[in-house]
This record gives sequence, structure tokens and C-alpha cells, in this order.
Amino acid sequence: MKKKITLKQIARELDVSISTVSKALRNSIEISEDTREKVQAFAKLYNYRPNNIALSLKNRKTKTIGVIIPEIVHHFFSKVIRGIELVANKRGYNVIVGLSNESFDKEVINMQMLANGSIDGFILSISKETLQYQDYHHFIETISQGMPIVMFDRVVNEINCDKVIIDDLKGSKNAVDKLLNNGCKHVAIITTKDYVSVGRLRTQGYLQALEEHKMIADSHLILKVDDELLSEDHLDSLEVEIEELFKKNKKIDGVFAVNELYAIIAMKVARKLGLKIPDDIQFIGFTDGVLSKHATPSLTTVSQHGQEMGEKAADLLINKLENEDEDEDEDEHYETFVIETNLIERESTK
Amino acid sequence: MKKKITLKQIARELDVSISTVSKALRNSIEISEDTREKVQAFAKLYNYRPNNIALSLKNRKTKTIGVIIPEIVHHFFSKVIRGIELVANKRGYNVIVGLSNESFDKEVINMQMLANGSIDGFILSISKETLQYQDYHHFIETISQGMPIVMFDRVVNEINCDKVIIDDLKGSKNAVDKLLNNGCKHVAIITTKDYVSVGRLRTQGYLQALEEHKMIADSHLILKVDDELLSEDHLDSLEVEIEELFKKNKKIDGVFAVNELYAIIAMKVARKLGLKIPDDIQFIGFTDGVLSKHATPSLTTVSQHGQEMGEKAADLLINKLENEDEDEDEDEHYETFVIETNLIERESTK
DNA sequence: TTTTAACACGAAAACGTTTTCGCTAGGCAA
DNA sequence: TTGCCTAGCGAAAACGTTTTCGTGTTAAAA
Repeated sequence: MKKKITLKQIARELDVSISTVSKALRNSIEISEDTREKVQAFAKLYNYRPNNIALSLKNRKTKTIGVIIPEIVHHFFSKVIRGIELVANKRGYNVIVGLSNESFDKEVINMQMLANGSIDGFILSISKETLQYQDYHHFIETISQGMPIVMFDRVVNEINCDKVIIDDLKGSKNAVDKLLNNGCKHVAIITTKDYVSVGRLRTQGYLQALEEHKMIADSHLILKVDDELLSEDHLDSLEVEIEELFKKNKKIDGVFAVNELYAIIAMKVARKLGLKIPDDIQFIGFTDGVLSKHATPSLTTVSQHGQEMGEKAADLLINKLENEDEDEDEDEHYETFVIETNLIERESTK
Repeated sequence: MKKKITLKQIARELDVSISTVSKALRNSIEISEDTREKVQAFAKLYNYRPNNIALSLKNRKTKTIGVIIPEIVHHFFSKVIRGIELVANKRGYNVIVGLSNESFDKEVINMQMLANGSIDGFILSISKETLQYQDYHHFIETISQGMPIVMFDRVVNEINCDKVIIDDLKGSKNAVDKLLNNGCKHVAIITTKDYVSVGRLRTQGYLQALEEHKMIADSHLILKVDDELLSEDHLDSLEVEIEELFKKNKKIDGVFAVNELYAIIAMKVARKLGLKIPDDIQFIGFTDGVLSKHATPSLTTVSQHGQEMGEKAADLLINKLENEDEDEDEDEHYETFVIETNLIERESTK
């Protein structure tokens, strides 16, 4: 087992100084061709690579970005990570991942673990618990220590930083527009509690679409699901709730769901009740997922472009990191980048 | 913007030496109670945290583990990551993620980026291209430099290291057993090319099950899919291939697929051809995915227990890391841990 | 022959820690 | 008074780099 070789060892072997070795490897003109070749040959032979940690310490840059997401077993978030990793790698950065698991405490702990020198900046999406508590001190503290943050998807106005979001309101408005234009007269929405900003915005989009079509929103057609936990029993009870919704409102001929799973389950319930999709009832979900594409019937969705969000977030962060040096004028100016959504029409709509 | 504070700054402010500050913070008895309290109060006020990079350099340990997987937008792999992250965090480690994207080159590059001091050890699943090339020099090199590796799922006998796998052969044998016991007389398999070890093993399980039931394998019922890329067109052509399979072999009354997507698509094709599931034809997939549960009909699957694999892999790695110091007797001894699979019966089988 | 300039290299600082060792001052015993 | 011990603290090394600033040698110019 040969441990990794260091500059010092090379220097000792070749009987030169550490500085000479370092310079030789970086092709400094200070070093004679002889020595340079000798050193480089030796380094190649022993497969020398500079120690990253030492470099990080010296440069006060780790070339690593920290990503904190609420959940990784989730198509949208894993697509975002893929996007982040793609551009991070292309630009010479590594990605270190922390999962908050929708918990405020884990989010804080994770940020503290990483903020002590391990990374140069954060990309994150806020946990539901944090959104509920509305306690953002850990973000503020991190930013005030000079560590840039880019938020995506689940963002919050109170924090001043770069953001990458989709236009939830417009996306859902378009979706509901589509249903209404397709002839639906009674469109229901299956959404989350309001503290989840994306759920709230998507509900607003639903309401706006109705309004523009001169229709009156019926509160009975708005189902706000409490998704504290997406556990098995929760899914079952969700199914029951939806079934009640359908039974009590037999006129429903269109459903907009703020995520993929809700839509899929709603379709399942509809089929159970003998409804034909899309003839009797049409469905649109909000998502980026794999279920929609392979369900039967396949689900029309508002695409979230997770990978694109990740790429954009990473670019924003790295730009900020690389401009820090020059840009010492501190005219902090933050961008909110909106990714366009689009409707992917499949079999669940006419 | 107050930059992170260091020992040196605290020392200067309080007019003591760096060593005194360090000791005071670690509650050394060398330091008088007076000074200790003074330093700790000051540190708390300025929210001092030791710089991780400096610690890593000093201790020659990063408390970070590198994970390299072929793909992250994949239910199984994201579950594994969740498992890894769970125990890593619990044991005080961070997780840094690299994606090989099924490419040999990216796998090598990623490993090199991380192996230069950034991490203490690897957890990885081998990319398809690497399996095809059978070039494992980067693993060997890494291990010979004293950096432990734990492989999971896609492993390879040539490399001597800890491994976490499922019993692919047994799992698929059980699945096919189930189909045969359920009365299927002509069971087809949809699998991958043989260089993917898990595909090969699952095919073997299929064959063994047939054999034990005194049935002769029919090569026409074995569909080996070339999944170079899981692109859109690939899926379409897969659908065509499966349709041909069914049309040419009308007797097929059971299908075992080595992953979830193949099974779902096969079910779709079967339905298109007017077959009733599970009355005319039964399906079992091999997977850990979300599709199976929410498809209609829901798919009976062999569960892979991704999260458990991740947890086990992380435990194995960290154990090795923490025992390195004491265990200098170098009696390298590697474990291969087999996670039990089990059959989750749903609507696609009788 | 002396001065100058280029060339080739080394010493040392710095990044932020922890830790070993040594030093000083004061207290106590002889 | 002398010697010794201990409490309390500081200096310095080490981790592995990069980089600045010497410094000595040699060859060319004066």
C-alpha cells in the first residue's frame, strides 16, 4: 500500500527544495529544463496529484458547492441535482449533498456542518418545516458571513439572494385554462396547505384562470391536502378524501393537481368510480415525474424542468463565486431567474 | 459582512496566544478558569467554529465519503443515497456525490477529483461502460493508495473490497417461481445484455427456476434489450420489440422483467393487444420504484431495498475508516453483504 | 578586471488547526 | 536562601500547498 506522495517526498528523493518541485510541476520558467523534466518524470511515475485539502486551505476556496434539499427520493429533486452536478463538474466544482428531510433542525445542522469551510456556497430548497416556522436565521447568518446562497423552487421573499423558480402561478393558470378551454365546466384542484409556497401559488393560478373565464370558484372543489408525511397510510387516506370529493361533487369534469402523485391517485379513483378519462373527466398534474409518462392513461402535466433549474442555479452560484474577487465593490445585486414551464399534453386531456 | 472568525483573531483580541485559545475552547485543564471563560464567551459571541479544512489537513481525515453512482434520476439509486446520507450524517460524515452517467471516463475523472484528499473513502456502483470495458485500474489504484472502497449493486469479482449486493439470482428465481406456481406455462423474460452483471444474474435465476420446474427454456422468450441509452426513441423501439415478442409468441402467459420500466411497458403493450392482467398474463418486475406501486394494475415486484443497501454500505465504509488506526496489522479482510429481497405482491399477479 | 544581468534555485510565510514541549513565576519545603 | 514543583501560558512544528523574495553562480558587458 503506497500512500499518496507529496511534494516534500519528491523533493527529498530528488534532492531539491519543495519550492523547486512545485514550480517545476507548474512549468515555471524559473526552473531549468533539466530539473523540470526530472521532476515531472518522477511525479508522473509516482502519480503525484496535489492534495486538494491543502489547496483549499491555501486558497481559501474549496471548489465545492453544498446542496441542501428536503428529499432525494423524488424525481424533481434528483433532476435538479443532476443539473447542478452537470455544470458544477463542467466548471471544476464538486457537489456535496445534504438532506433536510423536510426538517428544520436537520436543515440547520446540515448547513452548519458545511458552512465551516467545507464549501464555497449553497444551493438549496427550503424544507417544509422551515417554511412553516418561518425561521430563516440560518440563511441570514450564512449570507452575512459572506457565503452566497442560491435558492430554487421553494424560496422565500424574506431572504435576499439569487433564486431560481418557475412561474407557479402562470404554469397552473395555463393548465386550468387548458381544462376550461377543453370544455370542462367544473374543475377541481387538489393542492397542499398554504404554507408551502408553491402550493399556494398554484392555487392562486387556478383561481385566476377561473376568474378570467368568468367562473365562480367553488370552495367545495378545492381540496387542501395535509401532506405532513407521505406515508403509506397518508396515501390511503388521500384516496378516501378524493373519493369523497368526487362523490359529493358529481359534476366535476376536470381536475388539476399540484403534483404528479395526487393526479395519478385521483385518476385511479375516477376510474374506480367508472369515469372515462378523458371523456368524462380530464386531468392535469404539476410535475416533472416519471409516473405521468408511464401511467395509463398517461398524464398531461405542467413540466417543471428540474434539470434546467439545477443548471441555472449552479451557474448563478459559480458566477457569484468567481466574481467575488474582482467585484469587491459590494453592490450586492441579486437575481431571480424564472424558468418557463410548458404543458406536456398526453392522454388524460382531450 | 463579517467573515468567519479564526483562532488567530480571537487570540489577538484577547491578547493571548493562539494555543491558549485553542486549549481554552477544548476545555483543557492547562488553562485557568478565568481565561477559559473569557475565551469561550468571546467565541460564542462571535459564533466561532473551527475551520473544517484546516482540521482535515491536520488530521489527514476529511470526515467525508465520496459516492459515485451511474445516475441519480433513478429511484433505486436515490434511495441508496438516502440510506448512505442517513448513517453518514448520524456518524458525523458528509457525503459528496459524483455521477458517472454510465460513462467510464466520467467515472475515472470523478474518482480522481475526489481521491486527492477530498474524501476518506468511496461508495460506488460501477457504470455500464466500465463493466463493458472491464477496465478496473482506477479502482485498483485507489485501493492500493489506502483508500477504502465499498461497492454496491453493480459489483465485480475482480476487485477485492467490501460489497453490498442483493441476491439477484435468488430474487429473480423466486419471482419466476411465483409465476410458475401461479400457473404460467410460458414465461418470458425481458432483460439486459449480459455485460450488466445484475441482468446476467437475473437471467440465470429465470433459467434456474424453469429448470427446477422441469421446463425447457425457449430462447424466443428471452428478450435481451440493448439499453445503451434510455432515450425516448429507445423506449419506443423497446415497445415495438416487446410487441413483436408477444405477437410471435401468443402463448406467453407470464412475464418477468429485470427492471420496473420494462415491466410497465410490457404491461402497456399487453393491454394494447387486448390481454387481461392478471387473468391472461401475469407480470413481475425487479425494482424498488415508484411506478410499480402506482401503475394500474399495480405491479408485483422483487424489492431491492435500496435504502438498506445504502445504510449497510455506509456502515461498512465508516467501520473500515474508524478501525484503520488501530488495525495496522493489515490483515485485509473484506466482506460481501447480501441484502435479502422479497416479493411485493400486487395486482399484476394472481 | 570589475560590474551587471540573467539564470536557477532555496527559505520562508501563509492558510487555520492541534499538540508537544518549554518557560516563567510563584508557592512551598528543606 | 536554595531548590523544586506546579499552574498557566506561549512558541513552534506539523499537515501540503503556492508564491514572494532573496541569494549565489555564471556569463556577458563595461
